[in-house]
Amino acid sequence: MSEEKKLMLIDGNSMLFRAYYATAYGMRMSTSSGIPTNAVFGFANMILKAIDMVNPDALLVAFDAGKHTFRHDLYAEYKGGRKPAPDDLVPQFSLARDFLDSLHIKWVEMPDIEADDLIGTMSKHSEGFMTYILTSDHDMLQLVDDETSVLLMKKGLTDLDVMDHQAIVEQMGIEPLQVIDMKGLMGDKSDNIPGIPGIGEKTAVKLLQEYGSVENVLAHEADLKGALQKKVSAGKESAILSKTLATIQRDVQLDLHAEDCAFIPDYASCVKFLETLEMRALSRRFAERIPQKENAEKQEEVPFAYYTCEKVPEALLQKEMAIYLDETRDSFLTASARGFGLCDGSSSYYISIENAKADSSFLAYLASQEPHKTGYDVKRNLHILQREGIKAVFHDDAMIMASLADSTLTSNDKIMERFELTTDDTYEAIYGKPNKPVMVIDEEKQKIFNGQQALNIWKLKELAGEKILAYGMEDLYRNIEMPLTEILLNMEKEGIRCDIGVLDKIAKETFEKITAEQNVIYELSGREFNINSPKQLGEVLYDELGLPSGKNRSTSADKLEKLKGIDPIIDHILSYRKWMKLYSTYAEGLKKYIQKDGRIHTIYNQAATQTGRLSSSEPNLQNISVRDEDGKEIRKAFLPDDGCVLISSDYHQIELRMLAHMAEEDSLIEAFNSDIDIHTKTAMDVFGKKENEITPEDRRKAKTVNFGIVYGISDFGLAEQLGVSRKEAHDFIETYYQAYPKIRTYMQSLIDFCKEKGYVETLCHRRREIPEIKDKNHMVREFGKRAAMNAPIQGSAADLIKIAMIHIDKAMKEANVSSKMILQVHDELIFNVPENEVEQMKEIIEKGMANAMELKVPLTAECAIGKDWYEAK
DNA sequence: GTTTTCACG
DNA sequence: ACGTACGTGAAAACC
Repeated sequence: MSEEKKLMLIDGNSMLFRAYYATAYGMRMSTSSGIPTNAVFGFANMILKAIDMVNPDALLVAFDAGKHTFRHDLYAEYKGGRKPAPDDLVPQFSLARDFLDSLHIKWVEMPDIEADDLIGTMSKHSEGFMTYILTSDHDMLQLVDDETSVLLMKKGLTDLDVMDHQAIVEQMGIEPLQVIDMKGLMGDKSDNIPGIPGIGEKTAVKLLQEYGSVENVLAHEADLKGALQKKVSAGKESAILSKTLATIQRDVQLDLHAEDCAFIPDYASCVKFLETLEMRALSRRFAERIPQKENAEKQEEVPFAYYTCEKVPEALLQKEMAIYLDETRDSFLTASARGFGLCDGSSSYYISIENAKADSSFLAYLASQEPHKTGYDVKRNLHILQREGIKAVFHDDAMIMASLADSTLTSNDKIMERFELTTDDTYEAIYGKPNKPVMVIDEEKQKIFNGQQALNIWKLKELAGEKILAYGMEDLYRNIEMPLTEILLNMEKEGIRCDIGVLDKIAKETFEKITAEQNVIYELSGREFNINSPKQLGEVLYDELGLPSGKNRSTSADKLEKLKGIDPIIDHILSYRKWMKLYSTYAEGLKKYIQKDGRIHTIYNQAATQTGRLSSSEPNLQNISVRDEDGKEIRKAFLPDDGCVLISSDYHQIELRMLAHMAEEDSLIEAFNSDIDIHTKTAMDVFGKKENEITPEDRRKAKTVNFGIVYGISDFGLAEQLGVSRKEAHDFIETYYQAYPKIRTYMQSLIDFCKEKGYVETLCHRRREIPEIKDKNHMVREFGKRAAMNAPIQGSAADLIKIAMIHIDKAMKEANVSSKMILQVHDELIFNVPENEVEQMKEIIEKGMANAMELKVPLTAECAIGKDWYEAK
């Protein structure tokens, strides 16, 4: 049996009026806040009934735009003319549309065009579909043909007649198209169509059976008898006009086809919607239809199907899909695609990259905005697909959704575990290890694995998406993180020019320093050993040279600093370490990442941190030396393009400003507004001195205190950092809190909030779960408190610069500059700027950064310009 | 694979 | 009694 696809068209206004009058008299339905819902209730019932009857593949509801006027209702109590919709129906017009949206049913309205004309047009352009029109308007019967029937609502809510060609001929004695001639002759009171006065249904049918059409009746006026002839003669013009009025327009400019209206109901979201309207009973009826996936037994009843295909089925290309890119998992620079796993929620398909490239309709699907596609690590996918010459547009990134839903999910494994997603086989079981690929790929396993990955993405989108909505993070996700993905992609593609000659030179010089220090250390210690080994170094320092140590025998720089005066070897070890770091991580390390284009393309990971910051890797360009003068030389290797300069702009004390704003600490806000040096100000308040009495040492201490505050201060930590006693550190903190009392109460409120709710959030509602705050281990709990104090500050600053990046990107596009944003270092943005765009870009950057958020403190950002990154800092 | 160290904000 | 500042990534050593 050939399954013909079915399209259902619903006359929205007609159904709403019907629903309103069918329920208005019987019951008064409204929410507790007084929003009337009776029409929506009836409307939803009718649609449910019609869906069950027809089981459509595609569904569209048409509305009359704006004019909520009365037309074809049998319950109408008016006599001609149009009367406005009743007051308690009006608000339900938009509720009905919201209801359709929640169920994922497409609806349409056009200014000055009536619903019946939209339906007439759609039914004309629906080749390959059987069309069913749901309405209570008899006029619609004119649209009936061999592929089109009308489901005509009778009295009540769900009672309807199926009117096909045969039924019309039998019941009315005329052809469907003659319905308009009927109206021409007999008119329609409820529609204000006059017809010919005195001619009713009986006469009209008789005339049409004899003459066929209004025009032919008028042409044979002379053949008519007596009274009838007089009526017809008097009503000629009215008859012609009436026929015109009754004729449905079927050539509206409507760029919509049945294929665009695929009916894929989302009963779960509809249930949520109905519950907001307090329609409990109805919501239960919809809830029964939610596919049960939690229940494992039921899941087995409807087996999930996996297919391999050479061409993606057309039907699939009408739907939203989760897309898993099967790729080689190399470094993102070399990774290549093997194929795609595709999932529409009920089955999965695997298509090889070769077949995908030959499938033009699939390629078109990938490249189009709609239907929406969900990917996983979209930015990486886009890098790989671009190398394959494939364009793709993803609407959602399940990885980012998951990391927003739960900030502890900073790796693929954690995400899979948290949402209980699995695959039968591991990636390695199918493809082998990266350097040891399997010789023969088991195609059955490959199909299942990639299909399951696609299904996992589908599930992840559903599960994480619910959380994002529930947590109020939709704006953060849709308007910050998703736009940012594209900006980061372009920054990564652009990269930054890097001069290997400079790195070579530094490597050479640094190596000499290392050798020299090494020899001195061997000399001073009396033997040769691996200085890089903390274990061996510890033995030399603490056992052989007898230097005092803490109990863990740490050889870290801050511990060694304290031993500086005791033995000259310490200075040489610190120096050796510095040069070694410079040599291996930076000079030699960075060389490995310079591509054929002479540039370094770092990767920004958008889902790596607990606080919302980005991280940078392969290589990490967010930790290039700057504090140490010798280390800073590395920056001379980072260059602008020819004819360009680098512009670097960073926020000043962004986290302290954020803290002042969020804690609403007036004296701190005032300090920032008056542009005084904030560490000097803190020193004045904490040490009780005047500005001119503050020594550099005082300022340094105050600076450390300020950092401590932002990190979630503890007296022990501050003491450690300042090299003072715990008591002294405690006193500093106490004095600080007395000078800035709102900081104390704000920090306490964060801890209390976190203890109660288990999380804290940023200005943009980015959320960090902190389960540690309830841990029974004291140390872990204390960590939880510090994290609870730090995350909103660090995270809000991260939100801020992300917004700034989006604003600046937009402004650059509008200004059509050829400058590029190329790096982000938490509070700093770096641009490659042609010399003739410098002034223009300075303004765009400074404005974009300063105006990214409206805070109680000014956000100052200063541009520095240079012919390399050293100069621009 | 985990630990230690150190570069950055 | 506990024994730490917040957030990252890379390299080297170690097991």
